[in-house]
Amino acid sequence: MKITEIRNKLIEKELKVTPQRIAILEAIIKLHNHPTAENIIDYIRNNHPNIATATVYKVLDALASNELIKKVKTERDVMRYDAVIENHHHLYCSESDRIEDYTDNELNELLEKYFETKGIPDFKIEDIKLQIIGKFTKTKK
Amino acid sequence: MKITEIRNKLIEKELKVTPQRIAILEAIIKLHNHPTAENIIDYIRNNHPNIATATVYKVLDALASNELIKKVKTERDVMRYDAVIENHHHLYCSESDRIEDYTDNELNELLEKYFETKGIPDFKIEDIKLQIIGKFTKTKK
DNA sequence: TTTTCAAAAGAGAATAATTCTCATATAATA
DNA sequence: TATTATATGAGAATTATTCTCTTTTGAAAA
Repeated sequence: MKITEIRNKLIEKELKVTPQRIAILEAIIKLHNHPTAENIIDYIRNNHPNIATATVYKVLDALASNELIKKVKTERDVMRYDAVIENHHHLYCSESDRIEDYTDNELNELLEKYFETKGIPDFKIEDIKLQIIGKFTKTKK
Repeated sequence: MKITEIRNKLIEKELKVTPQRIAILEAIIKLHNHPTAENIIDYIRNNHPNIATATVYKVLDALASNELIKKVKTERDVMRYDAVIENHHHLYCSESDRIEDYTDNELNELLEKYFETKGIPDFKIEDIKLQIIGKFTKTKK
């Protein structure tokens, strides 16, 4: 992902383009395994030693509320961030902190069809996310 | 749920029966909408003004690791607790903190069948939980 | 019933992730 | 380039949760 692309994403959302925002968004894209705020801070401090912690959190909030990234919550403790915005699910390792994205349009259609006919009483569905818990049988590439 | 039942649950898990544990488990069952630790503390302090905060957290951990309650993580911030242990999904309100349980065995079977034939490469599924995000069309009874 | 002792609880300090405050700096627009 | 709303920096503040250490207690055994 080129910096120009990141810049355009920000412009599309009418967010001011700042070096901090570019650095943070770039970091989340590069650090694919759903980094924590701390991972991001560590990463960007290499090239941008002066970005304040509070700025990182503020930028993460801004990016998330403009749907440029997603917040991902784990059973464990801290918030994690995901650059992938297209609809997808998550694979959680039951033994470690590893999280992977899982995209499956066939499944999405199946669920959509299922709830279309069945529905949930007194509830209007907007989005469905699966948390698939289990074990990875290969280590990360 | 009678106190004797709660007591038996603890005994089954070989946990010592203490007034604190009974009070906390009872509180989670009564406060059904997935209380936070704070909700629980507020609730039990009425009848048991001397239960320490640390004790509540310790008891919650003990109950959760013995599968008498579940920890529920929200997109927002704090940990919440659920007395329902049978397999179920969650309905999240996109506008408030409300969370409800959603049990649907037909859906569970559908998912099981789907993944049985399809599978996920390099991943052994242990459990699947749906986070269904949307809006409640009725206020809570 | 009393004794025993591992396990649990109490108290409050400690920790750590996140947020707040507010002065300063900077992007975007005219 | 001047203007202005918006973003950033710095560090203090907040808050949920955990830790430490002492005291208490549940329940098994005598």
